[in-house]
Amino acid sequence: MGVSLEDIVSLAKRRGFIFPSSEIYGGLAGVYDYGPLGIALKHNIQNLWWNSFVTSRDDMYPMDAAILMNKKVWEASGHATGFNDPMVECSNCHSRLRQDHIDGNKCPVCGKEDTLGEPKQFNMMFKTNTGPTEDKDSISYLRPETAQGMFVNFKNILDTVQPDMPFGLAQIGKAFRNEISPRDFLFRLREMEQMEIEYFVQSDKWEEAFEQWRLSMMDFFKKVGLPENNIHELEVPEEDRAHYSKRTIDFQFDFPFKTDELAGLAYRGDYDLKNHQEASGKDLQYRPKDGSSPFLPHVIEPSFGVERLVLALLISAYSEDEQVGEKRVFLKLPAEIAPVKVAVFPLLKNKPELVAKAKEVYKMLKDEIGAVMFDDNGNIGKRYRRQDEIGTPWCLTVDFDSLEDDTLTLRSRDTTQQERVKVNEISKRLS
RNA sequence: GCGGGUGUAUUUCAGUGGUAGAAUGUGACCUUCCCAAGGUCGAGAUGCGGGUUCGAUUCCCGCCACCCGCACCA
Repeated sequence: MGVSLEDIVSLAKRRGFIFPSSEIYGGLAGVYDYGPLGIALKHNIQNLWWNSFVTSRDDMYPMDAAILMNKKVWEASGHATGFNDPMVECSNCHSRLRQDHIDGNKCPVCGKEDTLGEPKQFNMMFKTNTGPTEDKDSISYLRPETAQGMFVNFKNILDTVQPDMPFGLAQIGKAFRNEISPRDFLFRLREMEQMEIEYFVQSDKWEEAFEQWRLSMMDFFKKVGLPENNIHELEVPEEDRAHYSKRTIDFQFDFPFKTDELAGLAYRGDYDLKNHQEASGKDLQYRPKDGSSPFLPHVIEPSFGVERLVLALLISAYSEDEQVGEKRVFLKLPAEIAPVKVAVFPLLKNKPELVAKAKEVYKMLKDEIGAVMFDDNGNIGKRYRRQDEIGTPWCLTVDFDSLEDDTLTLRSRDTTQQERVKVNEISKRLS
């Protein structure tokens, strides 16, 4: 029996991973806040991504574009129109349909005539106003994707870092979509974070680059701790692809509620650069250093949703152990992304010498590792269970022998097995 | 956004037209020589706003949030 979404939501709340936004006022649909453990988990995922795709490569350039941009960006990209579909609703069958999909006054779902209401504007982009006046000219949008921030900086990057082809831009940042109906916890959100790459290639090299990125993405899923057999590559058929894309792969994950997109890999051609070149009147061509003809690069776009990764990880890590006694719930997170790497306890709370020694070890590890927790609450079993539930891979217990021979008990989250380790060998043992 | 359901403590749940209880978690103290032991004391809730009523957590209305379907997902 797999884990239910409710188990995850409840654990996330109870242990301080994820809270509904502004919960004391009743929350806000499609928006969630990260608590101490949640933000640690999220940062660890982001750092792993950043290290995998940016710092460990020499063809990647990081950047961070602002959320607010000139609205012409969205006119050129097609979002201003594509995100603005007039919709009508049938008063008979309650279907809601795009007006441009309807022919005449007949409802295409139930077939009744004259049941369609007045068209209503649906805009997926959040609007705001820049400057003190609120009029048409002051409208700005919260970006619905981070990608455009990279395309509109393409010229700046060419001019300042003179990259060799092929090269990529990478960015982690918030994006906002005014979803009609946010659903399924962190799956469909109105405010979310994306990790995106725009990888620029010569037009005849796109297939090769696409394949390399496909493999790199699979590698990343593995590294971050998602089981391979819960991830499925879906070749998006032509009729479902954006018209400019010759190929798109959705990486789908088996969520408890449905199997759906976790990340995407799209070939965008030169659609974006071409649009921005035309709309801005600026020359966005790449000029090869060997003096050959300038050209507009084509783009491969690997795109990850941070919250979907967080959710997929919590689901994958959630484990139950039915051994002796009560069932044990633990999060089998890879040590690299677990919010707490190691917890330190005195075996007994009322023995000052044990507590002092445990605090000493805690301080030492805190300096070295950082993600360390000290706990002397209740009894040793409770502390193990508590750490299990937040995914801490290791616990260290100071007992009376520790005072004599400077060894500690190292206990594993996954096996509950224990071994003795010397204090000065702990950090070696944990890495 | 539509239809249906739900909303009581951190969580999981009881319950009542006369201002609420459990389990669990949690804080303090005691106890405890390795897997949620035990004891004492403590903090902690009726989503928000109206209405009906002498009195509403309970009934009605609106809003908000969540769940299930539908639609949407560039």
